[in-house]
Amino acid sequence: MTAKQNIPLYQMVKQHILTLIDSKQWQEGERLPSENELVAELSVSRMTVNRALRELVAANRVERISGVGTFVAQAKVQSHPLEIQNIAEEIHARGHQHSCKVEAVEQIRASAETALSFDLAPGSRLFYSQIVHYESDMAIQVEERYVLPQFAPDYLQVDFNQQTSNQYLMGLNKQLSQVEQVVQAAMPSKAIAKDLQMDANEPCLLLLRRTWVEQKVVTSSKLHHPASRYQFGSRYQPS
Amino acid sequence: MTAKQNIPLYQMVKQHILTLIDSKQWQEGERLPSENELVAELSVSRMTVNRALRELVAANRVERISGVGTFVAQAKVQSHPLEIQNIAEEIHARGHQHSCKVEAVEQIRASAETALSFDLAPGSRLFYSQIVHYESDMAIQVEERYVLPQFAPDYLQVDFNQQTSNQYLMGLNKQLSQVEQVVQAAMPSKAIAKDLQMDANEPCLLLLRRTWVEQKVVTSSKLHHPASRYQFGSRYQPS
DNA sequence: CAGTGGTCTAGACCACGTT
DNA sequence: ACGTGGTCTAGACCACTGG
Repeated sequence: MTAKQNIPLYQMVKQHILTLIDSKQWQEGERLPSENELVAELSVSRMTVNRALRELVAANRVERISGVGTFVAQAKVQSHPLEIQNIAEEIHARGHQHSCKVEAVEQIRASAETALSFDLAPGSRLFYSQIVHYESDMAIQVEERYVLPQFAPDYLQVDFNQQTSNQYLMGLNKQLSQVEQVVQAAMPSKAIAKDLQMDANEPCLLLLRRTWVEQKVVTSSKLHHPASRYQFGSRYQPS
Repeated sequence: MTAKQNIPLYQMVKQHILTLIDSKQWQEGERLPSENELVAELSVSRMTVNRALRELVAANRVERISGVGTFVAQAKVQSHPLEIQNIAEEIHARGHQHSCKVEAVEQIRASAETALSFDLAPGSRLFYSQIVHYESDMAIQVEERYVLPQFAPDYLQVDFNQQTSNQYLMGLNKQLSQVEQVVQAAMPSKAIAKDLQMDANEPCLLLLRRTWVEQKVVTSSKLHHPASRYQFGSRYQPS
């Protein structure tokens, strides 16, 4: 475990273990090496191995039993209900036509609120896009997205009529360390209400999503949906 | 920080900090003492303080900026729809007091809409309960629930001040075959707005949940939350 | 520059389950 | 008795921020 960049050691330990699990070299339910064995094998301290394993427990990839050992967790029971991929696919899956209108793609300076969500200083440079999505000519989502420039340097040159911003960002194939999703209800601003052709007194359903690489927030988006035309749903079989 | 039971030190550090946040002695956005200050103050090692603070970040209670400091996070009640079993536990987990007011527990005849959601004939007999839940005296949820009588014959006799309706229904230990959850935004009716002490023009965040046994819908609930005091959220590590 | 958080180490003691 | 994970310490070096 000596190949070092700026990546923390415990991250590398996690990656190492995940690689072995994902490649099936360590099967479901199988016992992992003990902390002390990993210490010897990877030449790191036990605290570092311990942290890596604790985070893998939190991520539901391994289970630990005190006095017994560490085991590969059962594969995903249920995918996250709010695992919204990209709006275009979703619309096509319903057999409808997707189209969109790009209202802005530009470099901006972070407002106080935006800066806070990125843990950056106000005034920092960010990329910003605002796109309205239509399902068979009915406005269904306004997508506001902020992107850290070093995460996607060519963001401003992308043609978002060819692919959605989400598709483009996923295509970069960077390893996200964390995803946060929040669902809220709120009254729309006048501009949003107009974009979505909403009735007066109709609320919005909001999905706020942030993604991290390492310790840094790399994207932050706010998806506005008209309450009368959109909802989040899931249906599944409980275990 | 010497009062020890079998409780880990980092847990006590977390509790200590949460107590000060919840009692408003440390306000939202306010800066916490640095790690070194906490080390001196609580007589524990820095690794222990660090672990406590890292877990508070994961729990969304504080935010940290490297080179700057640690700050009390904005408080917004938040939960993950899939994980919610009962509202009382959720509130207790946040260290707050749960109370409720039972507004109705009765047998009713299904309206056209309710009948549809159960796939029954309009006018069928169903049990119905309406309960307002409070988090530290702040109204946070109106729970409307319809129950198929043969699923829970004694539903009308349960004391919902003793246990949540959800707790009671789970306690029946029937094997659910399916669960459906839908999230919507909507303006509240006047009655709901009054129960939740909501401002005019404030929308509701709705969670609709239906459960099945075999091929039959056995419960259908509608949970109303004030948009300004409640949101659904999740933060996780993608693997 | 001094202060902050982020990480890492090499020890240590403990409670627990298995042998 | 032994190995396991769970916790804790007292140091240390680093990158970053602020004045």
